[in-house]
Amino acid sequence: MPAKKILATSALPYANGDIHLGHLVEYIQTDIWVRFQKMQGRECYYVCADDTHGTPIMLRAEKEGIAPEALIERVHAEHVRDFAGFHIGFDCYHSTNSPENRAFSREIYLRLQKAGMIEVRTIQQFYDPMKAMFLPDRFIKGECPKCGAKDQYGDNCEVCGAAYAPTDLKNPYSAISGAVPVLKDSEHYFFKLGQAENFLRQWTRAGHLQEEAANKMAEWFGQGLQSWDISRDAPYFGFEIPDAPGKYFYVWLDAPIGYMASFKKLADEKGLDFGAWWGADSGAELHHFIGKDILYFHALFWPAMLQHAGYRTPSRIYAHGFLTVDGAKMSKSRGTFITARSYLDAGLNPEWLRYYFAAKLNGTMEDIDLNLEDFVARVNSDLVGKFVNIASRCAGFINKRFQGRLSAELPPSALLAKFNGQELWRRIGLLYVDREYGKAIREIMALVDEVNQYIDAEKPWELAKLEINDLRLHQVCSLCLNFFWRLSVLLKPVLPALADEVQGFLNLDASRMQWGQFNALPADHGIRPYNHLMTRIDRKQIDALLEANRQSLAAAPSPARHAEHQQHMENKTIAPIAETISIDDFAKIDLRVAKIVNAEHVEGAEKLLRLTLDIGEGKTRNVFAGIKSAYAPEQLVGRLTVMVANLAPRKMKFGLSEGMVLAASGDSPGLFILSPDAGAQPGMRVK
RNA sequence: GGUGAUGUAGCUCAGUCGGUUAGAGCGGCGGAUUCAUAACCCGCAGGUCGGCAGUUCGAUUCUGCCCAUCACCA
Repeated sequence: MPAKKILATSALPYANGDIHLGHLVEYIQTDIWVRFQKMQGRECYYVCADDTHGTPIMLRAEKEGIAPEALIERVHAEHVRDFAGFHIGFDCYHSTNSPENRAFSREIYLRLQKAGMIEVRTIQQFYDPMKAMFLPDRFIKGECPKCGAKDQYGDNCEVCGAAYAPTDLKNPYSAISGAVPVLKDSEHYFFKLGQAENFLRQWTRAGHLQEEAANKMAEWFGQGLQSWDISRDAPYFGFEIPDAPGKYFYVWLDAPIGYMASFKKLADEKGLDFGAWWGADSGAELHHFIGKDILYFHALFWPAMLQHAGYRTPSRIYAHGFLTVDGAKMSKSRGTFITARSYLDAGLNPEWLRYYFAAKLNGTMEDIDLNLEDFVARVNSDLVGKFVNIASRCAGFINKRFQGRLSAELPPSALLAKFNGQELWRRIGLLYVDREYGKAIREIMALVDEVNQYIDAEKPWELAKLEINDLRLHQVCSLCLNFFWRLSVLLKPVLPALADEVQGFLNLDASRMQWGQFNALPADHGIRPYNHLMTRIDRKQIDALLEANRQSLAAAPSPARHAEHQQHMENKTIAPIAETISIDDFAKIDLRVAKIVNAEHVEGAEKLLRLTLDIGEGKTRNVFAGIKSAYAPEQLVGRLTVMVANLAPRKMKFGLSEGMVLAASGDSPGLFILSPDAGAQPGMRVK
């Protein structure tokens, strides 16, 4: 096996929250890949780190009344513990708030500057006068300039989908203090991404990306590459930009550099040659595992930065999809926003999850679903009922009848020939390399089935009845334990802890657990007594887990990681109460109970439903409502709700809208129309 | 709003470079068996391959539109 140098990374989790099952998809995916490489004797390292900078961390620490350094130190310890619990075998798990990262960030920036890739421009940005800080887009809220929806974020409207600049918002307010923000000038530093276009165009088509990702890139090229704003003004938790007092590197600038920093720490500890891995002429392979949400940063900014700073660029970037639970986004109210810690605390076996994820993972960016029923059934059936059961079926005979020793010879067997052939190992190995774990698991389970069929055909329990059959019994059981051993090796990237137990049970030395086991165990090999290798999942454990994770009605945070993306899930404050009005002001609004006599989809409209409302006028009204995301038309027909009856009719692309229906919404996803109590009649006034 | 992806048996997924009866595992039903954590083995049932239209001798597979789900828009 060639001693190829490989460095693998997973994206850096943001240091303001717990690791949850969505994160684990990526770490488990990477860990399986790395373990497979190591089993082949490759020189492969796996590094990662906490992503520790940015406004959300700063504000969170402030809220807790501690220094940001104290916050990230605590979270680091939690992350390390959680990852270890799931057997994620990092060679180094570092932090972006480290001396190594500071040094690389500085150096890369200076090299980019020297290469003419940095420009300084003055931009206008919203500033919170009460907090005395500039506000990131996600920290500004206000009314959508297009549809007027209240409490929308500064970048796009969740009601009508419009995208805009925060300065377009009507009645903007700071999500931090509630103050009205003011526009203020500030000098910002930009990375001139456009200058890297030629390089990026060829790089993204040179086999470094999945095809679907490369297509995505083409889309972005089509829109033109704009300069990337890499500075933030104080106060900001991060690294100050050289020769620019009060200016800090945007968290996304130093986050990927954290890969280098983490490897540097490892290299220093192990005496590895850093340059051999990261130098421009490095022959080592660099593989980044990421979520599809952060493809932009890894496939454009990152290689462009490395290229123009004189470092090597990534060999491959592997984007995976998101995790859903029971077909839906993870939800706190349903309890499916499951943290790594709660899973372990509930006494669930981490390898159950590793197996299930492996069985569902492939090399594409498609989302994968954790179906809890399926999870229980699949793990119990595949791992316990079929796989582990092989050992359980045979070990008793070996231990009771043959003093725990395997037979001197094995019977001829087509199945053994298969296990001894290179073809099997080559094919399944290729599936691991290609991250087609689902296919690998499928193949391995087919082998498991064959072994069970073999046992059934040989019927050791029949052989055991007559002493004359002892030799045959001994050989059949020995053969099956040989099968079990090979199967454990095939599954070892996915189930490392179980493989270790099998190694102990079968009394094997470490070399026997490497990839490609073509020779049988030696004659008279002694094994140890069999203990259960894995228990079954009880559905009750899953229910308890959901209960433990069930919180308030706060709905699903998105699984997005890093920096400002996170804010969406952190901010739980309600929008400020609007200015006081008189009863007369309110009386101007004529609210009526309305019966929805018909509801239908509007062709070409993404969010609208066409409602036909009856408020007892003798004719019906046509009203367009942006509630398609929350209601199917058939759910609405026949029910009562409340409408604004004296709103000026409005001409829309799809026709005239004669009023509006009222619906509640907040920061969390979800939209809820109103219903009167029983007894209300269409046309009744609401006041 | 723009772009991309996905939609195949009750569940989770394969697959079809257009072509006779569309597959697997789980679940269900029936049988067999008792070595094994009621596990394992054999068999059966189950699908208008999201909807509509088009191209074609023929479409689940190609094209268009629609519906649904998901993501991205720096």
